[in-house]
Amino acid sequence: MDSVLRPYDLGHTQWYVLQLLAINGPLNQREVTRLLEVERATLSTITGVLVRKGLIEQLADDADQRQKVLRITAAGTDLWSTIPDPIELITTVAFAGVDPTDLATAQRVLSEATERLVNHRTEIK
Amino acid sequence: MDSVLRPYDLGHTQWYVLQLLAINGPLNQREVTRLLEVERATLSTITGVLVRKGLIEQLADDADQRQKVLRITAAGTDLWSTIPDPIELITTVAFAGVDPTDLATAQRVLSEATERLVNHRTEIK
DNA sequence: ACAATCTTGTCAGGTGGCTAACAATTAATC
DNA sequence: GATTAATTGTTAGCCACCTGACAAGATTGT
Repeated sequence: MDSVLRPYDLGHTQWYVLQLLAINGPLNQREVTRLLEVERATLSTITGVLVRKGLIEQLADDADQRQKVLRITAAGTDLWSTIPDPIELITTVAFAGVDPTDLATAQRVLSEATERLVNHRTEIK
Repeated sequence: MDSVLRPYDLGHTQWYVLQLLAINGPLNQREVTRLLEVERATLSTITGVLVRKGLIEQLADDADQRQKVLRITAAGTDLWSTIPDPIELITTVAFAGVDPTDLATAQRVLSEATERLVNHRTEIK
């Protein structure tokens, strides 16, 4: 994934943020952390990088002075339109010719496993 | 995994290195990078941390002066014996009660997928 | 034997993840 | 209405991963 993105000088999480803003429109950082499941601090550094590169803007929210709204810039949409979808690419390579039933089984096993792990974590907290 | 290891002040890769040295005995760094599939540079910083903590030693190899042999110290084996196996813990939580056939299918699908991805990477190189 | 090449480990610099602590602002409570 | 709580984003400090460049030592070619 990173190797696909490297020519564009983007890390994979930077790509995810760009995707969100390109498709869903402006969002405040709190929303983005919820959707991408990363910590506020992590997103803070990533937005810093994207702002520095001029791909997104960070605007104050009038309703709540604590919050900042992220919006993709013209340069950002430009870049976005030229980048191939790395997820698409990976899944086609990885799962080409796999029996659909087996693939479904694998997905079920894994999603159940993650669910159990999440439950376990919240329990012991 | 990291949450299990945090009380012992160990990162997960530090744990893997310790495991290797505790079970397989002394190894040079090249071997460790091969077995753990990490870059030389990555291992270099990790061995630095473990040496600083006094858990492993870094000795010059007489046969080849470039190489350095890693060996677990007494303090290292001590710590090792007190740490619970985080992998064991995770797999039992994650896959408890899963149908063995389904689990086998999932494993097969995933190992084939990684194989395809590895092949793809070496092809385009 | 000597030069060119390969290998091993380290360092510098970058990405991305976390926790903990902080300032600013908003929401709750009394 | 004033004090206390909670929320939002930033910063600092850590771990782990990578690439690229380097020095030192080992191999290979001629």
